[in-house]
Amino acid sequence: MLDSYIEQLQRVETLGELNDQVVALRDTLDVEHVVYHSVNSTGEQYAAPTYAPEWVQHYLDEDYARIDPVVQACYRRFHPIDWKRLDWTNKNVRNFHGEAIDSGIGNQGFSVPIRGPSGQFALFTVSGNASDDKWATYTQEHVRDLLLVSHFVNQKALELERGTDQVQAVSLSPRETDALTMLAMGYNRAQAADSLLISEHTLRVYIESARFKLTAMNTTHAVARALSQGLLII
Amino acid sequence: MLDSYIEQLQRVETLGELNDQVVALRDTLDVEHVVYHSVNSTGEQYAAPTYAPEWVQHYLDEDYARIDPVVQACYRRFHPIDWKRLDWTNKNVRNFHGEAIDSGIGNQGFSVPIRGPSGQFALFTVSGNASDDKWATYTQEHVRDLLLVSHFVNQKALELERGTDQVQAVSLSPRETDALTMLAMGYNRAQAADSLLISEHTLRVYIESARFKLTAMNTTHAVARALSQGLLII
DNA sequence: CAGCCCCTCACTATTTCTGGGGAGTTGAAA
DNA sequence: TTTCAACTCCCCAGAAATAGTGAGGGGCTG
Repeated sequence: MLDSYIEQLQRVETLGELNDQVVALRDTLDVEHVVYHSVNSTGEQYAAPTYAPEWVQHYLDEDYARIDPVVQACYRRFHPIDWKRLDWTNKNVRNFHGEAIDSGIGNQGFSVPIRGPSGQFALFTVSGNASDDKWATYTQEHVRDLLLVSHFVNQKALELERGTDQVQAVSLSPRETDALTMLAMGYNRAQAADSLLISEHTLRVYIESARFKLTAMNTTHAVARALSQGLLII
Repeated sequence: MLDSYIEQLQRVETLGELNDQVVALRDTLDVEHVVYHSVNSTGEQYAAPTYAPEWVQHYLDEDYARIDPVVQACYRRFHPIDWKRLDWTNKNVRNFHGEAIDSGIGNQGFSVPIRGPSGQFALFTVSGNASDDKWATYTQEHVRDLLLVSHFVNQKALELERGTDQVQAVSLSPRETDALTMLAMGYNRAQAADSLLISEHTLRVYIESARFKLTAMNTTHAVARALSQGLLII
């Protein structure tokens, strides 16, 4: 069943079709909502066709990704997580949670973090209404299916978005990488130059050219971009 | 078969056991070599128990990850890749390839990129000797198995390495997060303060306190730490 | 209700970074 | 063989960040 779904997914050619496929997943996976949510650096992309449009808009307007415990937790985790295991005690979060429930997203949820090249980050979520026991059983039985589906949905989304699942990453030269790495480790220019056994002037040239390549406005920005594109190993 | 393997994997409690399980995979997956290769932030971690130890050492000594087309391609891709589809024409690469073949890694290979929190990056590879046709059939039939196995092996590795698959982070206040986020987006202090509708003085206080919490030596360092702890979503 | 953290604002001297220049060598690719 | 990218070094003036210390109000929590 899931196999044939994935076959079908592979043949999708537009974002609209992908949306339809995500809707179709609702039946395949036997849940109430299926959401693909790419928290991208360039721009947010949502495929939450089964949520109320008002809720999605409200979520975006309020920039709820910043407080949503699901997003926060998935950002720090490798493995999928059940919403029950998150901390909803904070006041803002409780408020958010209340609104979410009111919008009919369901009392149970399960989210899969997905990461791609250049710091791409997305969530694949299923949610619905069920007892804790039933939900626990369901998730336990379907983790692998959800992992696979999330992978292929994300791959398709990437493919449709940029024509391929491969990114043309900015390539920094070894020395540029070294320079930014030192700065990311907290060294100032003098210390960094010392560590790399070059003059501070030279170091500056690397920082400048890295900044240029990364179209960064300043050093901090350059380091941030390099980090979030996975260019630095610190 | 794979299901029971994954069950077994979940019970692994030491890196040695994990190594054994990776070896066991060779039979489960019916290939010659199985490699888990984490290009980690803190340090490289290898589980290549079926490769010749000399080759592994040589690879590390020569820092071959820098030119290995498999690593490079996986770094830019989301989906697994067959080694055949890579570009081996570069002079250094051809040399590297020759050495690899001589070390008995096999003429065919298939690698799965895996990404985790904080820029963690790993490869899960199977390789062996087969005709192009057979290998193509094999990989096509086993992509999903390989995806799942790579996920669970990596999860286990993360768990064993740091006790959990979750990055535990210091908690920044909302305003501190805002401040660092603005800086990470390339704004200077004046612009950031403007955006947040506070005085530059106030902004500085946030940056300072965030710097203290993150035990960072300067702003760039603070932003870097916050980013790599998944505190900022930009 | 006291303690703690968060939010907001202020001053000053010193250090560091930025953004313009320019120039020579090496090694690899076209 | 030329071309190009990477690596190395240098100057300077103006802009920005840092370290130090300060204060007052708001809100949650034990």
